[in-house]
Amino acid sequence: MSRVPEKPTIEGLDSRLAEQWERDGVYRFDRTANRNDIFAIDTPPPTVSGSLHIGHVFSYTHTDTLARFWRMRGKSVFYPMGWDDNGLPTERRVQNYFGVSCDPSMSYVETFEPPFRGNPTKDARAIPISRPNFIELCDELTAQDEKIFEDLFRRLGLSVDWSLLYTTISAHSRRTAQSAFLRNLSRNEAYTQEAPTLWDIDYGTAVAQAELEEREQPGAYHQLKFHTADASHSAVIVESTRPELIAACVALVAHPDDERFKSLFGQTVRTPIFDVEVPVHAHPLAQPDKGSGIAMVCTFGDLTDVTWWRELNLPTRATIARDGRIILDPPEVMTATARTQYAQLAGKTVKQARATMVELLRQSGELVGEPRAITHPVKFYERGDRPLEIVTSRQWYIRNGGRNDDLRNTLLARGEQLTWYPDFMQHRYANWVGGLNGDWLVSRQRYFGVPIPLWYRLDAQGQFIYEDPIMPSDDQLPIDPSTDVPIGFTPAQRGQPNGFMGDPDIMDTWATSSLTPQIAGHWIDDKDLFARIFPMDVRPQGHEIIRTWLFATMVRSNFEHGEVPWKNAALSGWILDPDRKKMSKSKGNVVTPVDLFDQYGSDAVRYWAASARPGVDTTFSEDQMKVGRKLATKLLNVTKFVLGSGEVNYSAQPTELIDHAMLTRLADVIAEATTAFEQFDYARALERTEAFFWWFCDDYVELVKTRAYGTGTDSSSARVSLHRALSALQRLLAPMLPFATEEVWSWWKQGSIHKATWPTHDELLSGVTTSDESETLLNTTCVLLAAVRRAKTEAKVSQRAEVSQLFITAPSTTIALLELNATDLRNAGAIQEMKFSGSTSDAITAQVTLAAPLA
RNA sequence: GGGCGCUUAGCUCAGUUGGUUAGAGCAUCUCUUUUACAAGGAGAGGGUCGGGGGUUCGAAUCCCUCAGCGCCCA
Repeated sequence: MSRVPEKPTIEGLDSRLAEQWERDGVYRFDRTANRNDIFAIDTPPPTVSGSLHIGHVFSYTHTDTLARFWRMRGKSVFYPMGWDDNGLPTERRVQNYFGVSCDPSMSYVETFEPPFRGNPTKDARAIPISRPNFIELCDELTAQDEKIFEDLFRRLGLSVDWSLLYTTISAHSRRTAQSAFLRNLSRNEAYTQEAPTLWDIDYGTAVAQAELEEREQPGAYHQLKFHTADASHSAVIVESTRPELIAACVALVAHPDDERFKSLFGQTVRTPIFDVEVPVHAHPLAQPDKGSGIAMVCTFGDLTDVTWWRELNLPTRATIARDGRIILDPPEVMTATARTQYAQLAGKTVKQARATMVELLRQSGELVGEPRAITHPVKFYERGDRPLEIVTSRQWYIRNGGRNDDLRNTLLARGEQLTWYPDFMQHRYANWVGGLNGDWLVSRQRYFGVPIPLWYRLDAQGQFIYEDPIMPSDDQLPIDPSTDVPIGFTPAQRGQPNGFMGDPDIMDTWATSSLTPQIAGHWIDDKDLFARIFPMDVRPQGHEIIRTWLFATMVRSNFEHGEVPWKNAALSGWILDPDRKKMSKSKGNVVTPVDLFDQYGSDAVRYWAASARPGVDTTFSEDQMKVGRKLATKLLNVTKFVLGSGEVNYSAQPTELIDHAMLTRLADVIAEATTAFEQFDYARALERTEAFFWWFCDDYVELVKTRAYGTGTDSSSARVSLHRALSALQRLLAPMLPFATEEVWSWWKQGSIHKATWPTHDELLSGVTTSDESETLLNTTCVLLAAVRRAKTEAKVSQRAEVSQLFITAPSTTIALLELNATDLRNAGAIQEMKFSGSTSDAITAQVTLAAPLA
């Protein structure tokens, strides 16, 4: 065969074939296909401002194997890629890369040049720039980052249709996200409220419950002396880790059953230092075994304070500002003396204020003993470096069942309508939804994102009127209310009494990425396309974002479409380093994917990824990549052998029992691999195919090698069988090894293997009789071949050494089969003479007599 | 504190409704190079399936319990 290279190699396949696929449009989605003939994937849009890591390669390979399987099964595969480029990670990267920071009060500079493009000097101070200038830099940098990501994924061989590419900051995404939000608002699924909000001081933004994480932090219990109103009680000792919040104290609470404090319920006490009168309440959330058993309620120290404040109808005495410093104005209840004390705290950071407070308490004798060091869980924004504070602010929320049981139950039921792979992942969802205690906060006080698409009227005093926001019409979208002007107003009225102001906030990134089916499927501007792909077939994603991405998408789909957004959810596991720790950038143990592609080839890296069971955390293993490289190389070599064995008459049928048995085994493998893929278990499909493939190469090919070079009917049978098997094996491996399989396919077939039909039982078994006899013959032959090989190895001679006699004892029926079909065994083992002995036992034994070596 | 997962050879992992002697790859050791492939091939050694208890004719597999590791949540 002239198309078979002299020395096959996998070197250089990656980039050549990636270009060829793009040129030929192999993975182009056929949008004329009917819904039943479409397989639609809701691809996770990676955060492009993050660095590339092996985790990307891992989970995207899993999805790609599924896409390739369904494409070969005749589906038109809707497989888009998206870049999640809006939001905080991009902002942070832009700040660090250009040495700038966003200041919305500044005005746009048309010819602005950032002080740096990469690697600002250490001592450089960030230059404040306007929001439009900042967004321009975001756009510039994301364009660069996206190019790098695209190159990586093309190199990996993802079969995405790149013409479907979307980004979450594009005009189309902004329009989709704003429209969906406005529809939520008009159906009362979104609302605004002034409420206590988790606040990250450093980022200057509110954060949602789903973005919290708790970290163990050192702290200290301070025993604070509260004074009882009448002298009959002694002082009440409250243990607190946050004495700097005494000024914000609005009550004390203890458990209703706690005998120690029952007499105090309904009474008041006076706070240390400030001498403010606060009530003592009973509430079941107070923990008798925590501290002294009675807690100080502050506005706001933590989320429990918020619950108490709400349920006990307590007043608000905020003392921490959004910049994390103590508010300058003391609470109104304070006397002049208290204000003098407060002035010593005003303007200080939380940490400074705590130190000052402890000093004041010591002086006044209201600190009992010394602070007692403890460690305790403290809430952080997952991207933040300092503990979250709770401040009162106006924010937008989308309902998610956290404050409504009917909606919660609806969303729990939606979770049951999804098929989860692996199934136990559903517990994560149910657990999260069941534990929600607030709605989804979607507004963020940031810049690079989808703006909340609303304006507010201003009253005669220039104050916001929040009750009746001005909504843009659908055809105005997308808008930026900080620059666009609502219909009926003039630009000059912005910020003026009786004029208008735009909502200054943007939406949370998840509020956009929760709409990936709608964005990718063009819900807003292509109803025909959307109807063909929605609900989508599968959402692949990591299990750590079930509570954010999966759940948020469910919420939006439930509201907008009244159904689940996909039929299946496939959750992938983590990559662990060889010490079984989660790989992450901060730990410095991340391996660059491109180096691995260079070293082992993309197929080999994919092989490692596809070997991992769905949902299972997997150790990073270069050894597995070596195995994958071996497999790809083997495929090239065995293809060269089969195609070089001689002319094939494709109308001929396999006639030999050994060939029938091999094809029957392979037909079973096809059935197993197909079922596995249908259940999203690419790893099982690979494992079955691979096991057969190595057996095929090591035993079957060796057995029929001599026969395949011959000219008789039996030789024709061997060649037809080899070709059939090879064709099926190449296609079975195509989803995992798209490069090597495409290469070997091109040596003897027309068109891309990735558009070829998935192998079937029937095509393999045409003219083949499946029988127990043929399987027994094949199995026995392999057992005997192994015995001969073992004998040669133990005698330390070459496998090509001659065997003068092979004496076989086996059941009589097996002997009868062997007597008629021993030619392959004789050739493969270099056996001069065979003797048979029938027995009544099932055991098969072989006595190998080696020929005397040539002198 | 609640939920979920994991524990099988030195290492990484399979083991599909319970069923011959528990498998694979890597690593180790031995043998093997004209004849598809030495980035190959043949073979060997290596495990009381985390501990204990139970169900069963039969348990890595089902049930209970304990321990360790990990993740999610409070």
